[in-house]
Amino acid sequence: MDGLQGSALLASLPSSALQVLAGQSHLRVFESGQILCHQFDVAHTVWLVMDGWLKLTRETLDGGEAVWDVVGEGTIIGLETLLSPFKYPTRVVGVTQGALLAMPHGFLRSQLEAHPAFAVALLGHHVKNNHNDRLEMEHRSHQTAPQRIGCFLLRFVKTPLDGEASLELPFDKSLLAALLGMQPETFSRALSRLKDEAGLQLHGPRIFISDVRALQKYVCGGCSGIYPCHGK
Amino acid sequence: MDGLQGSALLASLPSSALQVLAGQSHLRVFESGQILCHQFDVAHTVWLVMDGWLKLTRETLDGGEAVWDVVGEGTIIGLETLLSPFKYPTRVVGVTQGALLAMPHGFLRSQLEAHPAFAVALLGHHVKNNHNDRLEMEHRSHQTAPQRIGCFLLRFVKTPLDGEASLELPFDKSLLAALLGMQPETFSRALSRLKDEAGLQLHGPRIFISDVRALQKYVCGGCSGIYPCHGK
DNA sequence: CGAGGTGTTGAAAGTGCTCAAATGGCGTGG
DNA sequence: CCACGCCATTTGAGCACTTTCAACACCTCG
Repeated sequence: MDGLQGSALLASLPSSALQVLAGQSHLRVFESGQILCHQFDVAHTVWLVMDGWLKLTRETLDGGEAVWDVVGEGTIIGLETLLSPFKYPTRVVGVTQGALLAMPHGFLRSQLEAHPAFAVALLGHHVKNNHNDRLEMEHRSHQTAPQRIGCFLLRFVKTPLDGEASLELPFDKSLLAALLGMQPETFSRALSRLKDEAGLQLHGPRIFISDVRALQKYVCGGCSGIYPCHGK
Repeated sequence: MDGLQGSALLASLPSSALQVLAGQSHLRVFESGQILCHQFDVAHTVWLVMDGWLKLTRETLDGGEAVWDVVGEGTIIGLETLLSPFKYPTRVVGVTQGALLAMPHGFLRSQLEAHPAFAVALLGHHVKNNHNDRLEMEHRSHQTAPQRIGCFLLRFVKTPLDGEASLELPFDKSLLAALLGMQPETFSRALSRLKDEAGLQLHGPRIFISDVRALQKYVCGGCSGIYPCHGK
């Protein structure tokens, strides 16, 4: 029940429904590298990430792997499986160890019909996702690699307008590179260019931003979003 | 009323509601180049495109224009404005002349709460959009320019599995280039490379594909979608 | 200490972009 | 009917960025 309340989406359900949902859900622990489901698997649960990170990937015809997303605590995975064709669109793989709450499909689907507010909340969630995807697409064509990395970093800064900030990358740089649509080598070079040109300090996965505004200025020049442009 | 029935989304409304909706809607004609709304305008209607083409664009901070989408007959514009913050996320501009049906905001919003099936239909629509956006994003990093153009052409072929097909680009090549995230010059060169390598014949905006399967093979190698990968 | 995974660096090639100029279609006005 | 100008498109040349392939450094773990 504790975790359920934290989710803005589930908050649109009446608390009686939340109670039932909590009773029918169960915790599932996952390890780094563990495959939680395959692309096209029929879903029987929807997952709320409680801890750790997971990657959502697709296999390409030539055997490669395309990273569609990397998600962490608070994210709900598999909402689209509530609707036809009820299948996971991606493989889901742990990239750290962690835990998620498996919520039963059937109950959520019944709530979708029963409570318009729930459906509307989900709709709003997907509308926002759509918007962010479009923004991301714009970024891919208008931003350079260092800018894309900087944009990602800015989304991790908690107190956006402060002069300085520090953060720690929660997963591998090579995975991050794939998420941002670039090669690991490009990522490495772009990050060090960002260091030189926007005043960053790098210590492995730990990054210190000495001037958030300067970074923002470096990053957001050709972008149509309002900083911080990816609202959550 | 005629146009309303054609839309799968609106079909989820009971016919009584459709009747009311039809009564409250009105036709609006637009010209090429005409600006129908600005980014961040508060919306009072949602539009169903009856005829012609429109582009959805965002202004970038440096004064440039980012094309988010180009849409034609049957597309509904501004669904996201049914939810907070009730504003168009893009400017909407005619790229041909045409007409659209302006449907009142208030009524649609009331239906959203009244008919779960309507909300669920919208949800499904956005889920599909999300999926297509992800696919498009994957394309941007895994496909070359000629492949991206080929992929776009394949989506225009009506009878996908035939040996040959012909089609006509419904709007400017330079706009198409922007939609696909490339420069007009790159588009031009990429298209002529596609001509050479995948057996196309070009006559201005008219394109003849002599072997759809060959084109498909040329295009879809590194992609994770199932052809035709952008389901509508 | 050695092995494997992760990240960095170097050099060369590929791809798309920028700037600039040429081509071609089309409508207007002579 | 032809000349002109406008616009979209194409073509050319050089450049910037990203990728690729390869080698190396670093760290952790056995």
